[in-house]
Amino acid sequence: MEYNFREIEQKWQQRWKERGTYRVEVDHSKPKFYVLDMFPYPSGAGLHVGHPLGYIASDIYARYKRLKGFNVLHPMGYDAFGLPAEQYAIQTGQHPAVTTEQNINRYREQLDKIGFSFDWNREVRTCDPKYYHWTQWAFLLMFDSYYCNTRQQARPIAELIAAFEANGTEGLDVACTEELHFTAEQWKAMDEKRREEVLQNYRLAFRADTMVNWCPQLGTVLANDEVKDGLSVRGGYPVEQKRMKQWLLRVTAYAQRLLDGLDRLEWSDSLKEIQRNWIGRSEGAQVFFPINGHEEQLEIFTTRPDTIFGVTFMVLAPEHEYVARLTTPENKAAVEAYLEETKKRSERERIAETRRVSGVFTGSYAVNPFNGKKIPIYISDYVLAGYGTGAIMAVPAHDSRDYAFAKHFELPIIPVVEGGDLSIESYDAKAGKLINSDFINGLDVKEAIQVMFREVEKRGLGKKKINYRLRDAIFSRQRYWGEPFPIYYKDDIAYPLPLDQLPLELPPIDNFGPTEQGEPPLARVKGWQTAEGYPYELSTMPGFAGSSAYYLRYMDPHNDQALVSREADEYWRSVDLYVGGIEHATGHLMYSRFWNKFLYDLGYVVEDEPFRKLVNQGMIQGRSNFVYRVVGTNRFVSLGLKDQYETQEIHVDVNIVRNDVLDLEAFRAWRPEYADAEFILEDGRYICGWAIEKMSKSMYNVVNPDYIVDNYGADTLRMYEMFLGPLEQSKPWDTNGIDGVHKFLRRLWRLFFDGEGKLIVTDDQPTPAESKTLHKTIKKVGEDIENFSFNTSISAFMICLNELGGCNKRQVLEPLVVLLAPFAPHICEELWEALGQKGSVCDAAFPTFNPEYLVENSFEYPVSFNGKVRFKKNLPLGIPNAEIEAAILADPNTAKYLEGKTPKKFVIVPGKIINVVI
RNA sequence: GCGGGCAUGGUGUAAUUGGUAGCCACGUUAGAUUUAGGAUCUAAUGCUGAAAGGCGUGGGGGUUCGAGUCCCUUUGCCCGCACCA
Repeated sequence: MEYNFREIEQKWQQRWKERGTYRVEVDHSKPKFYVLDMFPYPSGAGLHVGHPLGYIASDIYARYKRLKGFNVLHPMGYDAFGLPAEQYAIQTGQHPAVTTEQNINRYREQLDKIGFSFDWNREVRTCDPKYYHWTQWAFLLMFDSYYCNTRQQARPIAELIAAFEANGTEGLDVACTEELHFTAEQWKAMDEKRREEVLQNYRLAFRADTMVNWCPQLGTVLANDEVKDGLSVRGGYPVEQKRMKQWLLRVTAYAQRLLDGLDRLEWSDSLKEIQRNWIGRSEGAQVFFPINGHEEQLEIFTTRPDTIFGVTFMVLAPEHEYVARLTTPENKAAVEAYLEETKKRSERERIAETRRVSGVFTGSYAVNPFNGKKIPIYISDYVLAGYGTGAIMAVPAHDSRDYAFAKHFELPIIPVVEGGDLSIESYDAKAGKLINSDFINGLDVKEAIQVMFREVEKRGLGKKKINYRLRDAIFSRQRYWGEPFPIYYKDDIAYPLPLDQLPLELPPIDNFGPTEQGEPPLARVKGWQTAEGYPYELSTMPGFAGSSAYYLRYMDPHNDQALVSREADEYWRSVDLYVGGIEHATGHLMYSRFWNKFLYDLGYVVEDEPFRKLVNQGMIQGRSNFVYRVVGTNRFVSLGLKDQYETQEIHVDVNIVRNDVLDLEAFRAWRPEYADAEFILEDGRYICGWAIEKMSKSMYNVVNPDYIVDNYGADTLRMYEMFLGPLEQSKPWDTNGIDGVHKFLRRLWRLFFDGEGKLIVTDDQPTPAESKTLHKTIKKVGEDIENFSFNTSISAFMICLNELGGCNKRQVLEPLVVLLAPFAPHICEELWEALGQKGSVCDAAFPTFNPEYLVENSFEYPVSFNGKVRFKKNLPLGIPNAEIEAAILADPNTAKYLEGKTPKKFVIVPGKIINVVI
């Protein structure tokens, strides 16, 4: 009887479900291990073969850990709020809840076919009110907290209010939108509205008037990580900058901790680097420049205070608050024209026109506080309102952008660091001796920076300051399909809903677009207000809200008293292994860390970081196939002969091509226009061309995992996806080649059963060679799984089978089945049962490796010799290298032989050298 | 521009981490078996050459007894950030 994967897989998936094989509970008698996949957004297109890659890897690891005796938490759920379902709803009128439900069911069906060890009892859906109850809860907690820089943690806002009442802002070091100063008396004199405005300056979830990424086509604002190259990540629509009142999360309060935390994480260097980059810490000085004829001073941030004697002009961002104030009457027209012009340029145009020099003079002058020189103040859009203070001191000699600006406006360029040729370009390097710089002349740049930090503070001109590129996260979306804010308004003051009224459920709606007045869809809902008639917030939370703490919810998914119970959290703690795509580097992975640290500060979770180890699986690209139509005909010419004709390359569905050979009948049936296609064949076959492209419908290169499961089985799919190459590497899917692993499973099957399906496993003792093969495989596979090198472990299985030949001895096959079970669970369950074992192979113990079986009679040892014999690695047999070295040199013949020669290898029998190979 | 990564047969890849380059598969070729095969088994398969041999890890240089691996340089590709002061 042949290996019938369809029957076997169905049978075991059914049994796993009935027996609850993958259910897991807190069990203090076992060590825990938490393996998590980034939960999917259930899109309408269903899964393609690339999606399960990470799930398969994590499943193998989870199953392996279970064999190793761990209590493994391995849950799955759905990130179910989001733009695509809502866009679809706007187009079709179908409620997103309905399409989302359909998509989830489809995903579940596809996932089930692959045989994952998920505990589905713990499934979460972000759009479920029982789930988003806790998203709203966390938001209210943030609303009710501020960040104390002194203690480096979030604290209840009540403590801040108490401090205001006692001393005003005196002596406070807290995270805020802008530095405020007031006394206790002033605080007490404020009315409720004014007080709330002040508190918004400190709350961790707060409302502010801010520059946002506005996407008109989507009708909503977007976070920075949702915008790429001036286009929305979802949909690819243009995004513009706009000032709007929005909810934000004060992520910047955590910038330093988010940065420091990275050092303790087992994440790839590249991913950590992306996060460091995104946080963008830079050390510099805040310096105040007096302005001629004005009370105010101009605050700037610079990382190069050493170049302050080279300042020849100042530049403000067009949005800077001083712009109007500093513009003199005679320059007013020019400035206004410039502001108008920059406002019109979209983000996208600005990126495209990078380095186009433009700007305008305000007519005002600042004074260099170090030498009293008068310096003109300009406005230019090369200075960004969002970074630093939105104003800079320009040093054209040592900054390329300032240099370009100075050249364009014919402003003076004063060198203050030796080196470079200023007639060609600015000298930006942080190296050289200072010149033209008064008391820092002769110092090295690095020294000079430190001296200036001290000098700026000593003279009261400013202070040393750390600046971050990280921005506070814009937290509202003018959309329907998201978590409603548990916020209502009275007198335009935002009030939190009492916790016992959570969840605030999303009301039904039938028109999903914005209103005629441009308000969010929730404005259409009559009665979207509290019992007392106060209106609720109209926007909803962004996609990352629901995904920021879902890993905590899996620990205790049915708890209606808390996000997670203390008991569950103390047992499961944090995710030991997180597998997912690198595309979440600056979004989800940043917000989750922030969210977790916040909950940690307030004592709701016990771990400071959510994801201890993280593995990024590579993307699976498509491998497209082409046919070549002879231009103007319905004849198709095979790849090798196409150069003899004038042809047109046409994508052909990869599912009707096998090993690049086209299935002619299937092709004729594919599309009506090809029904009477003719073919010019080579060697009786039609060979298709191919290319690596993104996997997408339009390229006809999408391979559905269902198709692979139906034709080869889930076990083959699982193994082949791993065999394709290193997990973290991007690689194309190529169904050619899947026969290799499928053949492996069939050969394995035939070791157990004869043609009639009779078990042919014997109880004979294995030979030393067979034992050696087995233990070599146990060692290799164990190490490879630990290193996430699944492709090489599959090679190891194949080598094992090749070496075993037809060995069908129980003592070899039994451990092998357990070893293979994480990769191919269905067939291994079947074989395990056939061997007469009770229970699931999932509950077996990972076979123990016995090094004795690997001992050989002789070894070849690579050495180096330069007067002394040196072994390049540790030798087997437990003999110390030094002992063997001594033995070699003690042998007079060998020692003589070695003189003037360089041996490559020694062939050694334990205890005795028998040969030296030159 | 700054930062990170990659480059090995016709293809995907492997290399005990500085020690016989190409494991394991796919594909290809030949043979066996079969009514048939998208089945099974056997053998060959980096390039070149009849062979002996020579050449070979993007290019150039270096360190080393020895380099796919380390260093310098260069080319090409991928990713992240980007007028970030």
